[in-house]
Amino acid sequence: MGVAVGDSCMSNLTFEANGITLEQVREHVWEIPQEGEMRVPARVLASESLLEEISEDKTLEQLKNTTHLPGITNYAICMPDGHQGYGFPVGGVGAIDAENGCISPGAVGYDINCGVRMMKTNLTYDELRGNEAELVDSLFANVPSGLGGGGIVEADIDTVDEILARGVDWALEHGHAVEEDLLHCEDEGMREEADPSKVTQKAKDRGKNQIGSLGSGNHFLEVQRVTDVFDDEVGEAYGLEEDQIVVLIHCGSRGLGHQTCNDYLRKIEKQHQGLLNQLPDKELAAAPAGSQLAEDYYGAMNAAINFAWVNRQLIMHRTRKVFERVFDRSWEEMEMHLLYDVAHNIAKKETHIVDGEERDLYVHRKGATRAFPAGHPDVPKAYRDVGQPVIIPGSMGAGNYVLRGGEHSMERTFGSTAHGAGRLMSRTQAKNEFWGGDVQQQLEEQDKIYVKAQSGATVAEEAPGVYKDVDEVVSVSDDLGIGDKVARTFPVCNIKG
DNA sequence: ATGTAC
Repeated sequence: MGVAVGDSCMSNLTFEANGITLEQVREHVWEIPQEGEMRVPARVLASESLLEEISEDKTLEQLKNTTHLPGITNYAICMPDGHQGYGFPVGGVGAIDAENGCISPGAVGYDINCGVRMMKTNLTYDELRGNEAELVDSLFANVPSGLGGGGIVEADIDTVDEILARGVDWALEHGHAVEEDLLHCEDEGMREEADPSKVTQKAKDRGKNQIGSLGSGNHFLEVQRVTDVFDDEVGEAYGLEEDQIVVLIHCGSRGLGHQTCNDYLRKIEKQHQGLLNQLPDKELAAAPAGSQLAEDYYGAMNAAINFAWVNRQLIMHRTRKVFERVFDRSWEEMEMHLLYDVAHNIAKKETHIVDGEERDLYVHRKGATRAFPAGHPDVPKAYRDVGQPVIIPGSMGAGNYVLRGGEHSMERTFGSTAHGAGRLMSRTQAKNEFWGGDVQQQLEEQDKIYVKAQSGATVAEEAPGVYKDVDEVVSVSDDLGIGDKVARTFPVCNIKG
């Protein structure tokens, strides 16, 4: 348990937990000063109560460890929703020199391009009321979910290769997308650096029958209603208004991404032991920039990114068909347009200004969202004047946020913000505290939220009570000017693995 | 997150 100590002067405030001391730099910014083998300081962006929660697992220790990675720039960052992960915290951002540094699979995460996309509709909550049960059943019946195989598309290895190389462009050619879907996705749904030949046969085999499937764990498809629009101008640019129905899809690259992460961790551990021995945790295994394995992993990771985008695209397009049947109207009539798709687990070569100089960095965002501000050339044209949409799922009982990239994101967080509410307890602990059936019943009776899942255990693991307060996470982002509040949504129907 | 374990 951490304890904040200090006098009334804010600049002297410190926070101590597990032998790690953080100094408050300003409100919501805490720093672990550089010492020993640390190459740079580390920063936690959090309110005091979120920092208390963050300090209860190994997050701070892991964050400190990441500052040992060669080429890490300015400081390692932990977002307000941070928690312990494999080697590198979930909610972590590490910007690492792409010429003299390294790339680390653990700093991307096992679920490569786990992310979310939001699709709009022109339906109102009043129009939907009474149809919740039919809608949730129909979504559950038509969108594959749960562990193991079974997707919207079954592919052979050649088709998997095409998906890995072309991303959503493949979906467009095969009738699972329309042109505008590409324009509203990060990188237009395709990473050109993808190299399918660097993805192992085993990973492709795992992926070929999972194309268009939610998976399990915290992945879900949720029908939501917009309850608040905080910024009218940006809300209008995004096409969001109160009482509107939207759909949020949260999933990743399934077994293919998981296998890819695993394959490269093992290869890197073997081939780059020298670097591994310099690091405080084997889970941070990294390939030196410029090495063959760094290039290979980058090509394979980008291919897995494309796979995840196709996955979300197929699920979204299938959702349009489900709405067509339930509401007896065409999806075009219901204006079911993609707002945006954001990646939560990714490393990308980006150019950032560091000490007045342009630098090429591998920006590792693991459980963190790109949040580019207005005017940035990588923000799609439709949103260039207001900033990139950032989509932050909370828990299935709390609601979700749409933010826009804030004007301080480039200088403070390498263009990043938080990605969700963040877990408060382990899955095992969650199952001891909650029973899936109770959670489901309570959500329906008290909040009119219709949940349908493959397994009651998953509902328990994802109970609203196992998550941090998403409102507080978002208020830290908003306060720091890295991601500004635009709208809030509340669940109506939720399907999950 | 994940053919819920190497």
